[in-house]
Amino acid sequence: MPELPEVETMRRGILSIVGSRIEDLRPAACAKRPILIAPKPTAFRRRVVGKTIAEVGRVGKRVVVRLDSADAIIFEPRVTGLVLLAAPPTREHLRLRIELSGGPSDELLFWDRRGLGLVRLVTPDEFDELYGGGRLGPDALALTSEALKERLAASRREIKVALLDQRALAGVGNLYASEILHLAGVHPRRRCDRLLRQEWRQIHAAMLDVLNQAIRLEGSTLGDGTYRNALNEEGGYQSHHRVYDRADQPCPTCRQANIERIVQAQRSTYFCSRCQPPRGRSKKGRG
DNA sequence: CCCCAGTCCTGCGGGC
DNA sequence: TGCCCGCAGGACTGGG
Repeated sequence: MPELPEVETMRRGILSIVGSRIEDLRPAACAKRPILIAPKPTAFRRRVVGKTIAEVGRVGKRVVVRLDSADAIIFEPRVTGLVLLAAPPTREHLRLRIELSGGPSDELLFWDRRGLGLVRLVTPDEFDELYGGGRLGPDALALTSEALKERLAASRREIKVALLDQRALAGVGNLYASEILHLAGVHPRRRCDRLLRQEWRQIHAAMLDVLNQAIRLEGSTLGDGTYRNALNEEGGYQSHHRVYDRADQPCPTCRQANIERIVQAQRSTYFCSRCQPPRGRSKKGRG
């Protein structure tokens, strides 16, 4: 479930390819659904071979590899995709191999067990079409508390659901949304338009805490073991999870109530009803 | 505008 | 033991 911390870890893990030259690009034939969205493989290959990698960035939950031609290769891992410099977890789910020269690594790989991920090549204009014009909100790490409140406070949506809206802010996914709200001490069903200024501050501070700490520990590798960094190593944040996938276990903060699981917008939410009271003032999240 | 259900995909685990 | 079903999740689409 690559979210902001996992995708940022992938980005940092492949920074050494900056300056390398693309020698070849080979899509694997294994995909039931093609991973290369656009353009078609032949044109894709023609436009990248011989180009030099100028920059490795991130937009929301996607890794952006910019070329000296001004085109960019966008890797969108979605649920199980990985961007790798080392041998992937399995051979059969390797989707794309990009051969490199002139740097420390000979190849950049895209691996995806479930195959919901995407790789596309875009011009600067196409990039803007995809992510500009309000289609993607500001990065969660680059958002002030005031801006977060401004973007969501008019909404009647529940705060947990709103945090997942990539048009409001980019990078938070299902796992970290539960973690953030638990640290903030805010109930996931609280309506955005009823949150107090102080609660927005708590949510914002918790968001930065959780995301930055998760980046430091290179993301969360869950029980299925799918998520890996660029060297195919596990992340370390999963042992710091406070509520996610911990239903019926004692809350690590109060140690009195058990973690509850509810469903919001067809996604699991985990929370502690003692540390995250459903109405009125919530406690300052600490722990 | 907002919300929800359905879709894509595969692997795993629960239940019978 | 073995099979089937349901679930997991990011982004998008279509309908209310």
